[in-house]
Amino acid sequence: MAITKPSVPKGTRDFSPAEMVRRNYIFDTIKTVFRKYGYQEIQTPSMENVSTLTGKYGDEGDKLIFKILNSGDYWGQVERARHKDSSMVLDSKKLLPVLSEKALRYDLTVPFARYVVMHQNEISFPFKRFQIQPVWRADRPQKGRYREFYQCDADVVGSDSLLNEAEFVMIYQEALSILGLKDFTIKLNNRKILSGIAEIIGKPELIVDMTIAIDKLDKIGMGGVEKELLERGFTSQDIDRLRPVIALQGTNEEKLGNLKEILKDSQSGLAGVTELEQIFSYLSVYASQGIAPKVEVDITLARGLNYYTGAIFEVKTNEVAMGSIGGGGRYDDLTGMFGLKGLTGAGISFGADRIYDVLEELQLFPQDASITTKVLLTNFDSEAERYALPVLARLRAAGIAAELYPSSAKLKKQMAYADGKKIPFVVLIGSEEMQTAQFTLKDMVSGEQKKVGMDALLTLLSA
RNA sequence: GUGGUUGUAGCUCAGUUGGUUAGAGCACUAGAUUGUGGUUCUAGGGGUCGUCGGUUCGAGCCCGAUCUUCCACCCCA
Repeated sequence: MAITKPSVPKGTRDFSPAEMVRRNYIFDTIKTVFRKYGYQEIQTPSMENVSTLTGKYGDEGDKLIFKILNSGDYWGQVERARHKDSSMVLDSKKLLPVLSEKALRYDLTVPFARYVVMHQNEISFPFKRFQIQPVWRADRPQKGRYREFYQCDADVVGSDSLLNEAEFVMIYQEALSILGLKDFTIKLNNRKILSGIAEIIGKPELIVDMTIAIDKLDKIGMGGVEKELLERGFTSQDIDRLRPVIALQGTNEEKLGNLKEILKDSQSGLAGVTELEQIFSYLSVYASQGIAPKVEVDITLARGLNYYTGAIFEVKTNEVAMGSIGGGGRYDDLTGMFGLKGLTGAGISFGADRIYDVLEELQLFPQDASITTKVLLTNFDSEAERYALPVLARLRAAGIAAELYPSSAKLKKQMAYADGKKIPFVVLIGSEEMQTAQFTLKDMVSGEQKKVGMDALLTLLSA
């Protein structure tokens, strides 16, 4: 076999030990918070049937799904399909179901919906689940955007209470604070407010175009938004009515008050405002317990998939230029597409890879997170090796991460190994130590060493 | 998918208008030091210059394609 230059596919990465320590720190933190709020973990397969995924993310989304080529004689399958229907046109769209019946999951929400429908008889509702797994998108990579990345999702199905939304805010607040982020904003909007706005300007059918345009306010400014609105079928009269709504300023109370006025003729718009008020009302009770999440009503927030029907969340860090580090919302009928009607759901997602990049840039990873092995036992010769083995076992039994150097290499090499792996302690075991049953314990940071017995060794290393 | 950008040692990068045998720092290995790492000194290994093709007497350098990197757009975590 020819030697090939090693490489990984575009947009994918290896995670080396130091990175995994940090990644797990993020995952563990998020998991702990999820569990604390009553969410249970599940996993679903990396691949789903193509039919499960297609049509759930819009046309753009469908293009970004990684399809898996069928095994075996896939071309023969094409030939047979054409034999059956000689009028079959060989274009990509027709060929796809013949060539590929599996695809890599694109997000965690749709597989979760499939899971809920398949397991509905085992699940007691409301069902709160979290899921931390990679997802794949055939997007073009750029800053903070990968083709394989991890999502950390928490969703609840079967409960329409806005308490869930309030708890999502708290989960964001708590997890990101523990991770050391100081300045981030949890943005909140409601799909019903957006449709209310589209209603009052008389273009309810253009709600998607409207939201896509105003979502870009941050980036392209009011002028850019107006230009895009014109391109998307709005008149300048429409824009005149829209402008004050988009430009709403002030506190959340003021914004909601203004929206109530603006949306007074839209039933759904008012419902959206009421929902947000209810969420804030729940949050104010939490806040009285000392945790005050920074939440901001932002009606330009239109993020997200077509299936959001109520609240919409997005989290942005203000400390680093980075896209959103989390998002979510409520979807009233997610499982409907799999035949289970009337089940409402709501969920949020943390973008772990982006959070990693943010923590890295802000140097917020804990220093000791890189320590893996706590102590290395040196290996002088076969006699010392045998002597060290029970010591090793006792250290490990005491819960101390310990290793014995696996061969009697030069001490210099063993020390260099400990140094390279940032092992903070080395225990030297030579003839003298074996005779006196006193180990030489070296602190690799200070360089000091002292003689200690087994019990003292355990005590010192347990600290 | 559109536009731009990048690729030379394990890593970060030099490399003149195209001209002999492609360099540096760091890292790595060995020795100085037979019971001591992180500092120092000495020596050493390591490159099909992303890949394929073209122009040329001659290509790391010029041209084309392709892959990759990063950036913007679309969209999104």
